[in-house]
Amino acid sequence: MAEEEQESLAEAFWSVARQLRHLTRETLAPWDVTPSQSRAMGVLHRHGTMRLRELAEHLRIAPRSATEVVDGLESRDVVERLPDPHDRRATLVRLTPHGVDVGHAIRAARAVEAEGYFGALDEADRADLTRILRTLRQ
Amino acid sequence: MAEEEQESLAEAFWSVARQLRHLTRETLAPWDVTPSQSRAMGVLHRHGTMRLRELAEHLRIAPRSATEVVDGLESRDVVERLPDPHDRRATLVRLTPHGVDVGHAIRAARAVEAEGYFGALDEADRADLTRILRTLRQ
DNA sequence: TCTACGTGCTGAGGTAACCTCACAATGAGG
DNA sequence: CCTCATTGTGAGGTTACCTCAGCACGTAGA
Repeated sequence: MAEEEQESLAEAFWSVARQLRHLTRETLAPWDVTPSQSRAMGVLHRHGTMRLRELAEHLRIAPRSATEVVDGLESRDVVERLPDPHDRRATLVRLTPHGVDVGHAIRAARAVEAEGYFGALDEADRADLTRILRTLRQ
Repeated sequence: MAEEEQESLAEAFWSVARQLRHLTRETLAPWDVTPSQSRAMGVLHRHGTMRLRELAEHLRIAPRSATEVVDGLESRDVVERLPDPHDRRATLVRLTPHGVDVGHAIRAARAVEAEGYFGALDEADRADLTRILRTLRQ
């Protein structure tokens, strides 16, 4: 593989990631939620109430960082902490009813956003991209 | 397009970008250069000496942010600022001889890194990914 | 030629999203 | 019961951005 090719592959990746980040930030602005908070909400939506540590694993970030994300969401009344009945060290994180609503609204908005952004691709390319990204992620 | 699909497309993107960032940081560690500094070096390598503002445009960041990147590179003797002979407001940024050497070494290391990371993909997938990312970037 | 306006860079100050390290509270195994 | 592992978080740091204000300088028009 040529050196130049690699450079631009990684480069292109950054470029797209940056655009996506800006776009997402804009889309989320009405709810005063940051992209990483939104990611956490998505995990909680898809997998349900879980320990802070589990959330960190899903997000692939350090547990300490998950604490911060949850702090932010809790201050917006989107999630709540509750003690784990089986382990007094642990804290469960759960979407509040309000958080569930906000989550729905956000997912709808992000679908529109994504439609606009990934709309530049045809079906086949989208499928390829999804598959390739999953391969890379492992 | 299904809502879920979008979610995972953007999600997968973040995930891969994060991995790539960690990998890059590690690869660059021996030279004490950050990923964004390395990006700037790449632009200077490919396009030659240019104004700070142009560099910012290539990197798609605010001019003020480019100042910071250049500060970092200058303190490592990798680039140097010189006055633009045609416009006394402007500053040109140029790779130093040492910077050129470091650039070569970094590109070699990143080629190995990329080989390892993108090696999970076959030729066709790599080509598709490159093309798709370029489409998205515009 | 003087004025008005635009451009190029940078100081000041801020934010998001991470990180490590240390520690207290708690659980689990021998 | 004693040791060791685990959970969450305070403290403090880093990277990579941003905006806003301001000075130095260029430019086009009266």
